[in-house]
This record gives sequence, C-alpha cells and structure tokens, in this order.
Amino acid sequence: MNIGEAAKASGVSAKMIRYYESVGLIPTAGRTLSGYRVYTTTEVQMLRFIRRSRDLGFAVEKIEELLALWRDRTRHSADVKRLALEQVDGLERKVHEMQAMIDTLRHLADACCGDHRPDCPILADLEAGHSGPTAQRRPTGLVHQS
Amino acid sequence: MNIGEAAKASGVSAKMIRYYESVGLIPTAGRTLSGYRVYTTTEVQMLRFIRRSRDLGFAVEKIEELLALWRDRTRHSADVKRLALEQVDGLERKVHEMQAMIDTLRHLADACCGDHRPDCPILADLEAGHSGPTAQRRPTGLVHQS
DNA sequence: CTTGACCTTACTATCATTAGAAGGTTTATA
DNA sequence: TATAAACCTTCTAATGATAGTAAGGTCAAG
Repeated sequence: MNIGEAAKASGVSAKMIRYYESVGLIPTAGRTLSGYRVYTTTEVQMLRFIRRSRDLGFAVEKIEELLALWRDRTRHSADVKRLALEQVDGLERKVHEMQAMIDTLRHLADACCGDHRPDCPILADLEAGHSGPTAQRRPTGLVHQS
Repeated sequence: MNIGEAAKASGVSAKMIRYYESVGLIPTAGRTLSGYRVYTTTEVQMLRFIRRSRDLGFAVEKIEELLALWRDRTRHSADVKRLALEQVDGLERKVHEMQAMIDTLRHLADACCGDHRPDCPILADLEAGHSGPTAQRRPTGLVHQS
C-alpha cells in the first residue's frame, strides 16, 4: 500500500501522513527500493485512529498519549477516561467563551434597528470598549482564531 | 503618546499594534525625530475598538470592515448588523461542532468504567473509526485547533 | 516510449500572537 | 556627566494543523 492508498483507506491526507511522520506521531514508514512509503493494514488502522481522534478535537499531543495507551495492553482504562474528560473540559471552556460572545453580539444586534440610518449600538459598544457583561478580561488564547 | 503608553491605554500589546500597522489594519503612525511611533487619542480609540472586536471573536479581516463602517458617517446600520449576525452564525457553527464532540466524548466516557482494567470503549471507538452518531463527515476547518 | 497519475523533498502560506536578538533612545539617578 | 534601566526600533522565528506549489523521480497502461 503506498501513501495515496493509505490516505484513501484512512481518511488522512497524504500530506498529513507525511507530517505526522515528521513530528513523530507515527513511526517512519517502510520504503520500496525506489523510495516510496509503504503502509500495512496495521498502520492504516493507526491512521484511522488518529483521524477519529482529530474529529473529536484532540490535539496531536494528546493523540500521542492516546496512541500510547492504545498500544499498551496493560493500560488502565481510567487513564483513557481522564484524557477524554480533560478534552470535554477544554471543549466546554471554549464553548462557554464563544457562547458569551454570541450572547453579547445577539444582544447588540437586537438593539440595532438595522436600517438605512447610521446610528448603531453595535458600533457604539465597540467604540466604548467597556468589555460588557459577558467579556473576558484577558485573552485566554482559546478562541482567538477564526 | 508612544507605543507603550498607547498599548496600556488600549489594551492592545505594542507587538500587536506594530502588527496591525504592518497589515494595514491601522494607518502608519506618526514618528518622532528619533523614529518612535506617536499615537493620538483618536488612534488609541481605534485600537480599543479593535481590541473589543477581537474579544468578540471577529477576524482581523472583518474588523477592517467594521472600522470602515465606523468611519463612514453615511453608513447603514443594516450593514453593521449583518456583520454582527454573520459573526454569530460562524460562532454558532463552531459551538455546534464542539457540542457534537462533547456529546460523543461524554457518551463514550460514560460507557468507560475508568478503573485499572484495560478494556475501554473509548479506545474501541477510536479504533473502529465509524465516526459515530455525532460526527462530521469532512473537516470544516473550524475547530481543528487546540 | 510516451503519457498521465502517482510519488519524492522542500519551501511557502495560512491566522493571530508571542518571543527573541541586536541595537538605538530616553529618562532618572548616582 | 556617566551610567543604568526602561523604553523604542527592525527583523526573525516559532506556534498548530493543514494546504499549496514547484521541481523532479517512478510506475502502469496504451
């Protein structure tokens, strides 16, 4: 199986497979004589594991831990559960932050008549910069990307 | 007012002020004879506007539009409202995605006894990669950062 | 033997932000 | 006045996951 076939079979792009190899998330793949990477079904399974973990929002760093537990037949399921719940915590923190933004924006938009006139409480709020009732005092680094 | 004072007054770091200038979000600042940037209260107000917009999750690109409307005394408040509601839409899409992840993870974690034994439905799910009841078929590019 | 579809590496970009280095300026104090 | 601290300047690089591009090698079918 070459990288393209492995990509199709796992749902991870060839680019990302090479990237995961480069950062040590997956072991260096075998090579044909001509230098093509070769993948076994076991490695494709690992890639699917990674893909699914990404779909659940796990960072590559955490996936590393998940993979280690996956391979460890003497693991404690408590450790897996802890990682999952930590992930839930992180996601919920982000959700709450965004929900606060949504609430503020909705509130401001409700107050804006949204017609041809220039007067606008949304701009007034941004201008005032009072950071309103739902704001974070300091960036938490969690949501500042769009 | 030099850049440090403007940073304190606006809540935008000096680094970011220079960055915003470099990408054209704010006009190039005036300079002293020795090359220090100089800021007026108007410019500090603009920085506070930017800061507040970032706190509400707006991308720099959108802030550019907001600033243009802010400066335009013949604006239609409808345009501002539209931007705000688009932002709400984007945030809600992300929130729903994350909520789906949370639901899946919670469901899996509930099924995991979390003790010293290795058996774990969370790992089983990741391994199977069936993308479960709450999954997105394709990455939307909205949540894949931690 | 050519064509097209694949593979290789390496570099670039994204987005907002932070950090560092190396060097010049201003301000306050000894 | 000398000096040190605290500022400022520009430039570079890193973050995290992913996509794009370019230049070149390989493989399979026609």
